[in-house]
Amino acid sequence: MKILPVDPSPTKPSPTKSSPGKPLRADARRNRERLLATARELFLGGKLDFPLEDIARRSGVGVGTIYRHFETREALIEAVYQQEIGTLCACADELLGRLSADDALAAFLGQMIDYAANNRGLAAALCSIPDAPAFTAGPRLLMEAVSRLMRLAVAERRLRADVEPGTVLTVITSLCRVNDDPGWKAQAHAVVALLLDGLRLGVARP
Amino acid sequence: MKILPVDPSPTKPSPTKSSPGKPLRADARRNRERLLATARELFLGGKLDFPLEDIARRSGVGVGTIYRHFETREALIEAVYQQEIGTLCACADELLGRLSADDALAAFLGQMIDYAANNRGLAAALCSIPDAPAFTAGPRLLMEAVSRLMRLAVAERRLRADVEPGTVLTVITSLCRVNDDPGWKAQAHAVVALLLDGLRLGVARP
Amino acid sequence: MKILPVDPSPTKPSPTKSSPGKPLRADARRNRERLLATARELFLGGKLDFPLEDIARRSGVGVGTIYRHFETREALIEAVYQQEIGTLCACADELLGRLSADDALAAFLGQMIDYAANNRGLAAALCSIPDAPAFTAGPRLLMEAVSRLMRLAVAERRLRADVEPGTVLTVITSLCRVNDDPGWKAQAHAVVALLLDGLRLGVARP
Amino acid sequence: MKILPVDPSPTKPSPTKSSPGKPLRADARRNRERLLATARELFLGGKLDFPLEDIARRSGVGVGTIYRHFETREALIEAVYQQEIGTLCACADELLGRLSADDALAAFLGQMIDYAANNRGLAAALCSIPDAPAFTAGPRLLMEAVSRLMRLAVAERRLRADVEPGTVLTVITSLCRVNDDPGWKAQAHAVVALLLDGLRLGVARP
DNA sequence: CATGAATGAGGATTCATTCAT
DNA sequence: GATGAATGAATCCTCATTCAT
Repeated sequence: MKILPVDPSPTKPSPTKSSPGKPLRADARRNRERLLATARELFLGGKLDFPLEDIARRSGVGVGTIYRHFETREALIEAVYQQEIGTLCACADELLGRLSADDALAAFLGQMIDYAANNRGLAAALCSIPDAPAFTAGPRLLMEAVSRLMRLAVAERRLRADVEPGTVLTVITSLCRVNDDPGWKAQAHAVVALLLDGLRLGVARP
Repeated sequence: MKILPVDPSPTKPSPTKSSPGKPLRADARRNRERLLATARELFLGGKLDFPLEDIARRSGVGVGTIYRHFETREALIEAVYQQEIGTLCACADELLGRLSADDALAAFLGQMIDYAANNRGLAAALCSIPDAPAFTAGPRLLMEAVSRLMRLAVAERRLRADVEPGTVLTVITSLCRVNDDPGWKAQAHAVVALLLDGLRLGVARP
Repeated sequence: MKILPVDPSPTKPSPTKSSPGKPLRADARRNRERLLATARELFLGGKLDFPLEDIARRSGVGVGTIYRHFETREALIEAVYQQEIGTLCACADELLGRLSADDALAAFLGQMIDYAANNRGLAAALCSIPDAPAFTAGPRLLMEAVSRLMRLAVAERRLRADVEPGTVLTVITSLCRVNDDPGWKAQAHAVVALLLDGLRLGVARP
Repeated sequence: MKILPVDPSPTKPSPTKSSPGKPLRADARRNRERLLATARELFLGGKLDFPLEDIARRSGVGVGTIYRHFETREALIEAVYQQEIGTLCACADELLGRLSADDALAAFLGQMIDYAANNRGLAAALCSIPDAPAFTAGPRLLMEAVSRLMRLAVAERRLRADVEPGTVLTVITSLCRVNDDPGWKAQAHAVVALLLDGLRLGVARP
């Protein structure tokens, strides 16, 4: 997931797949990036099951090239997934830098919603590859971000202490799978508001 | 969706597909029911894309029979879907008969969770067929049930009046798609509790 | 083949299939006739491969009924075929009654063309079931009609004696398979004229 | 169509399908040619509706390979068709080089018959795919050849001027569809003779 | 006799994946 | 490294035919 709509210009060498290898030849690197971009684009529509050959053609490479970069179809999907989650989480720190912890939390959750709203199909699509072990890294990242925000907000006495981050994250990620529907964005923000009402509830009480 | 795990004993002639036709021959009817049951069973695992041939074999019929009863694969899925939703919604009235409106709401939402917990894959699977026009009947039923419960609870001054039923339903149905995870059931109930905290919040205020 | 466009009112009990049986119950007979009519109608479009179920439904009967009347799909097609050929040949005599033999021949050939033009698809379709032994009765009938006409015309010194009826019939039946094309009818009549030019040629010579 | 029985030795890179692409890899090219050859062979029997799998197996390739080379079954058939027609027409010029125009015409028509006789099923089969727009190129070629021959023969005062090439071509191509029958070849040549009698008729007249 | 449900073989088609070039 | 041809399993779907009702 990524907060801002579509920003297909990654500055880093896409740390996803080729774990150990040398830093890829220039053209190889370019191909890899193109494939990711193409896949992302296609997934935006909400479907994941594109013939690899389509992805290859639209990237201007042969199918073989996909396999050189991604052991399997899943691996490609996962790479897109990681990239999106990464971008999304990256902004948690920035938010903490300029807001109180609870507002940062609210903002962060709001951004997740916005992301999902702006990348409808993609978010939904990515969510639909549930528990393949490979995909756990993504959720973990999210969990860490939300946990940190909540911990700080509790420390600042802005939040009930008796609610687990997992509960909150569950709501949000679940929401993001259902983002097919005109009124979704508003509805989802309403949910977040309601949720925060609940979260701040105990705090307000004497 | 159905509240209690698996109750494959339909009393009525399965009003799903053969809209106008005569009341199906005995064997035909049995086959149809078997197909639905088999499909339900398979879907429990969370996947919907079984070879129709599997469904047929496990039902002890030929593929052709599926096509006779369900014009398309979607139609079969939808039939299962309708059946489940129907059973689930049926209990809303019963709850209202013995609980205050807000507790009935809480119970109803809780039952949805329990259902999804007991039928893991099925709930998730069914939820993932989003907006095909044919599937709108199901969501509508749910929406009506939740709306009614909330309206009554508001009338009884047990609930904030400024929250739309759609918001609540969105949370619950979204939740039900993510029910893959050991701790899910507890987590989901926690979400419902948190949600109700938020919903009753305003009522306490003068 | 049938000379006049569409005349679905056969007076005789359709002598095609039920060789020995008693004269069919009234409803059974009606069903049989309906099936033939429906098939004929469908074949008009030029295709023969309709699901028997379609033919049944459009005739208002069940598939089983087709099988009661026609042992196999081929048998049904053949029945239509025979019926058409029969009707077409029936008029040879009538022509001889009022024309000289060579003009009767010309008229007969012309009528075959007209028939094929008026029943485009049907003629082409029927022709495309070539040599199944069952279908030989039809061609034989045609051959006899043409032979007789030519024999008489030769006897009347209106036709060369050195051309076999088979040669003429070959031209005409071949023509009838290609009747897909706007200008076909005119073209086919031109062929017949040219053919007759050739046939009468020798006669003119001293 | 091809004049001499079976001559599966194409000198040119089979210009049929891959319109613009690069000149096919060696193995790909070989497969393509094999598929055409196999199809041709099978079609000789007069049927066109072979399981693609058969064609593939007999060519020693997988089904997928057919789909790579021919988008659809029709495309494969058409490719065979074009190849045959091409070979047949190629000899019209040669005939004109050594015969008077009317004899060249007679020879050309005779060769069509011979071709059809030697490739029974194939000719008939190919003829039975009538008007699909893709197939118009073939007939056009034939028409041009016949037109040219007739035009020249008329110019040489060897042929009536009032007969359209289309009429002649109609006879011949129609004939070629019915070439199932022991005596066909003789019969067909008789037709051609009769036809030419008619065609030369007017010329003899003062 | 008629009906229409069930069967199941038959054939089409797609695509992930491998591998020769 | 890249390419794209080949493979073939996996599925879908259709329909002639049989047979219980």
